[in-house]
Amino acid sequence: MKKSESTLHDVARKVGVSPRTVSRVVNGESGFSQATAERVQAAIEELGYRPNLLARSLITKRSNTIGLIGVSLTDPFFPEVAEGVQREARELGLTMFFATTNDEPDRLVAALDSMISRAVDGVIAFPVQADAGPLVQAANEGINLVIVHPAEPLPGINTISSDLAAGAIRAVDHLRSTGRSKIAYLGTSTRSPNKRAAGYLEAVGDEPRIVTSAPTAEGGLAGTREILSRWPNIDAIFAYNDIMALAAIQALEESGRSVPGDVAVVGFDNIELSAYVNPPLTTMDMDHVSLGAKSVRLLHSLIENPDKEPEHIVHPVELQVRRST
Amino acid sequence: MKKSESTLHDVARKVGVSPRTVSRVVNGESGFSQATAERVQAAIEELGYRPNLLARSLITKRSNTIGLIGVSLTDPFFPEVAEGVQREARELGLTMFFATTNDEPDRLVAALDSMISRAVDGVIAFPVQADAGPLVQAANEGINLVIVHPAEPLPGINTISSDLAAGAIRAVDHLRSTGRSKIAYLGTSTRSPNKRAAGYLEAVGDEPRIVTSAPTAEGGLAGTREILSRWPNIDAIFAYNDIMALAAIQALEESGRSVPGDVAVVGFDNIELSAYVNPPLTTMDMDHVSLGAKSVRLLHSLIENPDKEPEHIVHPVELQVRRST
DNA sequence: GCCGACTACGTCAACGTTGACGTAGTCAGG
DNA sequence: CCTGACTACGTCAACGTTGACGTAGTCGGC
Repeated sequence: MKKSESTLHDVARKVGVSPRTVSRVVNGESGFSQATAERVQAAIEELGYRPNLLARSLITKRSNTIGLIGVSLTDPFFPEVAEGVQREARELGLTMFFATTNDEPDRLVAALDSMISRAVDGVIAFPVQADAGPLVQAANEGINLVIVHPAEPLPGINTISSDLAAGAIRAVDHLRSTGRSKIAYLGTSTRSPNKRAAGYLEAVGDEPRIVTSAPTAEGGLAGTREILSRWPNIDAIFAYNDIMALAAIQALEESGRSVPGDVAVVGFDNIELSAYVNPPLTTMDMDHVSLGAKSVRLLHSLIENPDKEPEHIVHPVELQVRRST
Repeated sequence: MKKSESTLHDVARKVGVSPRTVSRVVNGESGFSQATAERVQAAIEELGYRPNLLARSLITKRSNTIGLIGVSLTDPFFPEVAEGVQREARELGLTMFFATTNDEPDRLVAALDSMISRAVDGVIAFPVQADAGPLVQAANEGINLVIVHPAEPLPGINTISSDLAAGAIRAVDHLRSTGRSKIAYLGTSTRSPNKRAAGYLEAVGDEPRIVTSAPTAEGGLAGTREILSRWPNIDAIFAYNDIMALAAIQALEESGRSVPGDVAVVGFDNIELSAYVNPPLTTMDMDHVSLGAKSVRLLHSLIENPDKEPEHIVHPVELQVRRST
């Protein structure tokens, strides 16, 4: 029962003009009378005509499409970034392709290939652990690319990074200002330079107390237990992310310590639920939604002006004080 | 420095064959010798040729593209569904368009139009509160469509629904089996028939205790306070979703009640964090990732066989017992 | 009453593919 | 040695648009 798709030709035939004239009306160009415009519009309504954007893109070399590549939507903060990307893309009239890689290099390459072959105007990527090589190569071949949170500096590529070191310093300073002095860092080991750890080290000054483990809830539980066995009298934990911080609170209470009575906890990310757990978590807010929106605006400016010099935007991180400190 | 995209013609010229032969090699058709295939492959590598999928789709009428339309990625469980959709789509060789609507009818229509104009092979939608009218109309025009969690039954449309009533009954039975008898339902008011409430009513038998409020953390706090003021001696709360359940725990502890000591709490959704809050939340697991995967498989079967009778798949809901009960 | 500018169209080719169909050459079988 | 089947290609048109360019008609000014 499929209504066969109608084309410019069908509309043109119905109205009695050439397809080119219908095209002009559809695209709001000039060169037609008010009267024909109205007849064309009526025919469009009646036939349920929709422009075929594939055909249009084939000739205009613009698809008004962008691609977003991330690791996984089961990560706690990527959905917020993606939502920001989606909202801003919509504002700019861009439709979005989406792919996740699970940090597998093959999937990154496949996703990128698929999007390029579909003539995206640009790509936003979060490669995280995976090798950014294919992305850099694509950018060198002329693909408009923005990398969010690159693992290492990429001078020739447009990037957006959150100011993690400043955030870590702010977090430690906050713990200090509430009278804590024995502050541990519940971190995670990465190949790349860890800016949170660097900020912690800079701010904590005296002897550092660092434990690393996986950036997951399980990792947070294990890491916290290790912290407690090595330094039983700490009075604060600064965690790599909110998930680990929430796990830390759980481990602390299991060990008979109260939060924030005995030990204060600060997270990093400000995922939505951090406001509603017990106690609500003090954390560093990265405003992921606007981070996503900002990356689309950067990509858009790149699309409009491809020869622009690469930018390296730093996105601020703000302290969100709640009851865990 | 953009390497100009090379086409079948470029490869063909380089090898000294016709574009049609290159096309045959690229698509793994028959009708070429091993020797030419190798020369073509070499030329493809050297030129960095990528097929232009827009041109291909324009003539084959297949884009190997699907669209996913949801409300918002800041909803707690939609990201998991989207991840499931993405993973299964990848397995089936489908690339995904993505859009969110924030429950605004205009945005639903715009997203759908954009995808159809880009020749998607099919669409998966979560309209939630918004009017499903435009979706139904698209389906009637021949767009392959799967609606996940439709607000009301749609006989002519392919749908996947979670078995919410059975889940609610299971939740109440579980509370009963742990010795609770005064069980309140912290619900939310919807225009559409609420299957969770229906299940609760069926299972609870005696006098129901129902309060409705917004399906958010704020709503959960307010609703729980109302429950406590109306029935101070309840011993269990069954919540509409995990967010409300977590808020309920918070409100209960603020009121001096312990969970699960004084009041047991059961949620609905099993969002990831429910396992890591304190106490970990007993909840109904909908396995959103596989729900998403299942919807892609249904859509795919529809694409392969568009004249198939509509299916109405019911996705099971399972009890996940943790420490809040 | 001729020129130039302007309006409102139309024509044609091209974007990069693939479907339909044609064909030269080879090879086995009778 | 002719026929028919098969292999390995090539040719042409079409998918639905838009860019480039052409043109008939109108109208104002001198």
